[in-house]
Amino acid sequence: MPEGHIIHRLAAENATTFGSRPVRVTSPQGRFAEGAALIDGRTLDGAEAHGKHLFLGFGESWVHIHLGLYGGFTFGAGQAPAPVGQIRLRLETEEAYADLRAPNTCELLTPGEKAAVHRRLGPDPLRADAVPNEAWHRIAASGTTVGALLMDQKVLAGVGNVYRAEVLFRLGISPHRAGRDLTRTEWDAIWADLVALMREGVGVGRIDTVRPEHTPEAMNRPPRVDDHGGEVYVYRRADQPCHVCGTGVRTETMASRNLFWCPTCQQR
DNA sequence: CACCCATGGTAAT
DNA sequence: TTACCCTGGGTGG
Repeated sequence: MPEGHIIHRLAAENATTFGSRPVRVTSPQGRFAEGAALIDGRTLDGAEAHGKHLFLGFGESWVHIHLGLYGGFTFGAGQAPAPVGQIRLRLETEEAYADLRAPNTCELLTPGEKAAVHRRLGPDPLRADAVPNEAWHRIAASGTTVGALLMDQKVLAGVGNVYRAEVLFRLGISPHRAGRDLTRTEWDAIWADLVALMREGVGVGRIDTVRPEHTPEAMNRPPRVDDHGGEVYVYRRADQPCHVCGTGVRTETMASRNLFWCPTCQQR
């Protein structure tokens, strides 16, 4: 259940585990059998992420993976055990293996088809080649709410429901503001904060957004109880008191997902 | 143990 | 707008 930071971690882990050596590629479940057979035994020579999309390069062939809501990778050391359950894709060497389960997408693409995927994605705060102005131009021209725009992968790639809620809270911006009403300064702050938050997310493997002065220790309050992420301000905290002002956190559906915000702290 | 819901996205209606 | 993909943790009976 990933946002972009997890996909970038997976790209790095696949490169480290399987890069520059021949890889046995199979589809124990069978739904990727045809694609797996075409690259089985070839060398993994590239792994990259763009937003929530993962690409594994075997020569001119790219495995394009999107985990969706349920998908996940499991890595293991040593010889791979007999497949259990539905494994769409298995990568293995003598030393390690990885199993992909329940992805939204697992397909083989040509370089041209891969380029088409990149073209329909907006700039990714985690990619060095990101051009944030491309997102700004869309946002500044849009009457859609900023809460919906941040979730639109054509506008910005890699941000999901947690980062959307948390970055808007951190900047005190109401999710109901229209994109065209954002100032350039506000947008620059959103982008900069996403870059910082998501880079940290890649490093620690979870989403922590609470500033040091608002940590449970600093605020003398209990930490969040569920493990859906790290320590956050508003995500999945409906009706609970805002960590900063105490107002009840509000929730509503926006862009088909549950949005969370503090009506007191986010009035701009 | 049944049921609900979820850090996502597409295709059908 | 709804169905679906098809996993897994949390919750309630």
